[in-house]
Amino acid sequence: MHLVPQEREHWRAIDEHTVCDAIDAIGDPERVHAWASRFALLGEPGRLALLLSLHRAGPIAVSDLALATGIRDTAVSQALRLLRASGTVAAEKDGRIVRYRLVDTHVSALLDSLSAS
Amino acid sequence: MHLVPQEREHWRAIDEHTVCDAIDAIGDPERVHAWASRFALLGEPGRLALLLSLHRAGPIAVSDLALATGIRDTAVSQALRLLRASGTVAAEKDGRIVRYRLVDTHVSALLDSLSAS
DNA sequence: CCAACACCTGCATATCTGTGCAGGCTTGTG
DNA sequence: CACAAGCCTGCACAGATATGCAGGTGTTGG
Repeated sequence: MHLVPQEREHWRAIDEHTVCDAIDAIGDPERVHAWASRFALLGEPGRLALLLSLHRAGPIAVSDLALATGIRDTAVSQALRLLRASGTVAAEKDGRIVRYRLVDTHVSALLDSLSAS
Repeated sequence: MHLVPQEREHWRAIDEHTVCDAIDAIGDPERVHAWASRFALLGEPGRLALLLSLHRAGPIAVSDLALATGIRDTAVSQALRLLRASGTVAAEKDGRIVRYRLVDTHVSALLDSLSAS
């Protein structure tokens, strides 16, 4: 689609039409990167378990997450730090307890995909 | 209130009910691991671009994938090896050309989530 | 047969990332 | 006040991984 003449010379495509479709499918590289980051967060079993817990069990304390997942509390903290930095979860402090909740609607929707299977 | 044996002592949950919900949400650890693997495959910008291309541009040759994504052909091959090993894509040989296509329906469904945003 | 092409592989490397440990901070409790 | 609970951080280390390079296989065309 967005072909510049110059580039087309380097282009020795086997099926030019297919390549154009592929380029269209990729679209904005920034968007791809953003989604890749999201998927990467879900791409580790421990974090995925944490997110599933957060998704269903509403606001939940850090130590309870550690209990439910079997992950050590320091590892949970590290994971939550990532999720916080990426805007996936939010923290609410209540005394010495900190409860986390899921705030990224895209991630929430992805987690719903798991319920089916 | 009588004390329940040992187990309950390890269970120092802040909100026991929430913990049970969280455990239910996690469900089968194997299933979590399987999905985490899937998400991990989508969690790298290059592979995500490849998968988006495969998703929309049907069966497509390796060199065309390299063209569309801007990734060197050897890197594309390496990525496709992973995707092949995980059963995400399949290869069809046609002379000296090998065309790949997306075969994992779960991944396909996930990629549709990208079209919306 | 030879050369170009499409693709794959092994290896070495640099980078990333998850984890455990030790310790610190804040808040509630005796 | 002293202590414990809940949570967080920095650091060091091990494991995973993406990438480039060099070279290999198999196919097509002259």
